[in-house]
Amino acid sequence: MCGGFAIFSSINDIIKYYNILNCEFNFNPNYNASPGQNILSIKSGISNILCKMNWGIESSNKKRKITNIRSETVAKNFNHLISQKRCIIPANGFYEWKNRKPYYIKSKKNEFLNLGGVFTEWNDGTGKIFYKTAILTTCSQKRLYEIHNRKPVVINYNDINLWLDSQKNINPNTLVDKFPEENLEFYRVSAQVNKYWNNFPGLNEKLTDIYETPDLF
DNA sequence: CCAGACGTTGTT
DNA sequence: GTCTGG
DNA sequence: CCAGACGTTGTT
DNA sequence: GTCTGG
Repeated sequence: MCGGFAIFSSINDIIKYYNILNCEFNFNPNYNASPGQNILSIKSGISNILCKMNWGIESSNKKRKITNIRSETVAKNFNHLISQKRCIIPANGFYEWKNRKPYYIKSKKNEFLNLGGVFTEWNDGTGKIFYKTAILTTCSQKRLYEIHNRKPVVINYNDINLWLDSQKNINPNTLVDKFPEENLEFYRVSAQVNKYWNNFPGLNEKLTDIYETPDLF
């Protein structure tokens, strides 16, 4: 699954990489992006548009918000979203937990990870639009499976525009799960990431033996 | 019949 | 789509 | 995802 | 246990 990630590249790097025309808001590096927070997301428009979206889609039965949706069932359960409301959540890496021990998973080449998501939008009447988003998940392969059986969908760089183009009637399953796990590396990080208010450079750094004990608190 | 909802994850 | 509730 | 809370009553 | 908040 995906219950946390990091996005700390400069806004200029993000704009350049994702071909964003302009961005009118400030963005602080986030080493501990968690459900409920506003996160960066890209949707299609005249050009690609960078938005703030709140992580978690309201569920109709008023229980927990939906932070992840299985890519295997999204077409059945959220067809209106997967067919028209696809987005990309830029990440430098994401976290997975095994027995409440966090791991950081990133590109070996430090490429952006283009997390595949869907979103909802709501106009409050004053013209301001609020977005909510959920990250799609898929099966982990052999290596990542050792940590967790689910992982976020990562869209290949070359598929980004196709993924975002709601005019294109694509089968999303042809685009998900194409990013090879061989391009990823992962390692244990400090359990400080377990508390969402911990948010600082280094949170995603490899845990060495010296720092193993601090996990106890 | 129609209207409205429609998840996920984990389990030392 | 497909299921549930009314 | 994890951490932390976790009820009840009445009220124009 | 099960829910909420971040």
